Amino acid sequence: MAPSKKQKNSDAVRRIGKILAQLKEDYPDSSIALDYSNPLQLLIATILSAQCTDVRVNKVTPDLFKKYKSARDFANANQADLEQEIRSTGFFRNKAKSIITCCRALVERHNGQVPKSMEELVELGGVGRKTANCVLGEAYGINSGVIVDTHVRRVSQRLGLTEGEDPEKIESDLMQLLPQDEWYRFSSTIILHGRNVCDARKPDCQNCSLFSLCPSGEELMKARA
DNA sequence: CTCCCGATAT
DNA sequence: ATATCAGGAG
Repeated sequence: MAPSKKQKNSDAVRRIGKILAQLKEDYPDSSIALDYSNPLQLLIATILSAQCTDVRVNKVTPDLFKKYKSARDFANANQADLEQEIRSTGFFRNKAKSIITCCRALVERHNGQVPKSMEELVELGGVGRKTANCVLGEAYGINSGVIVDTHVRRVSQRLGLTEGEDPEKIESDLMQLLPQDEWYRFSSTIILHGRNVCDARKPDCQNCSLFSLCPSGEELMKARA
């Protein structure tokens, strides 16, 4: 008989502590790989990182931050110029629009400063929960939620921590499993694990420290062989 | 649900 | 050739 939803949840509750402890041991320095030197730069870099590697983002941001130093600078940017400057990160039209829109809101409503709450951040436009959680956690040390990006989604599903498909559901499942003061730490470490070990195409289950805690381990290993 | 989109690894 | 990369808007 297949395990019920309640059984799966209690199983996740039983394993989450060990999973978090192991992730913290594996990735003691889980700070973000995006290069930035203030909250505004982190916000811009995070917007650029959508469906793009952080390595790629870090190749365009040095010149970008040299040219645009404040929210006002980005708010007044020529959109076509900005598009070309961020072109290599993909989705460049959407991203240029998002950057200009949200920086105009920063200037108009927040005196050019990056606000410190989820509500204010997502109301800027071009900024969703994922980006907001990232900025709040990394720049301000605020645990506003769990970051759900492509890595968190995939690894959490494989680990049996959520049955959800949409990011909101996955986030609320993870928020309930974890103590609030670990939300950001869990997010950043599991993202590193997703990049380094629990790869989308060929997860390295043989060398995974979470193998004994992962209900998908055996299956994934078979699929790979 | 679809669309946006270039760079990279396999 | 194809899947994937610290998503968000319409």
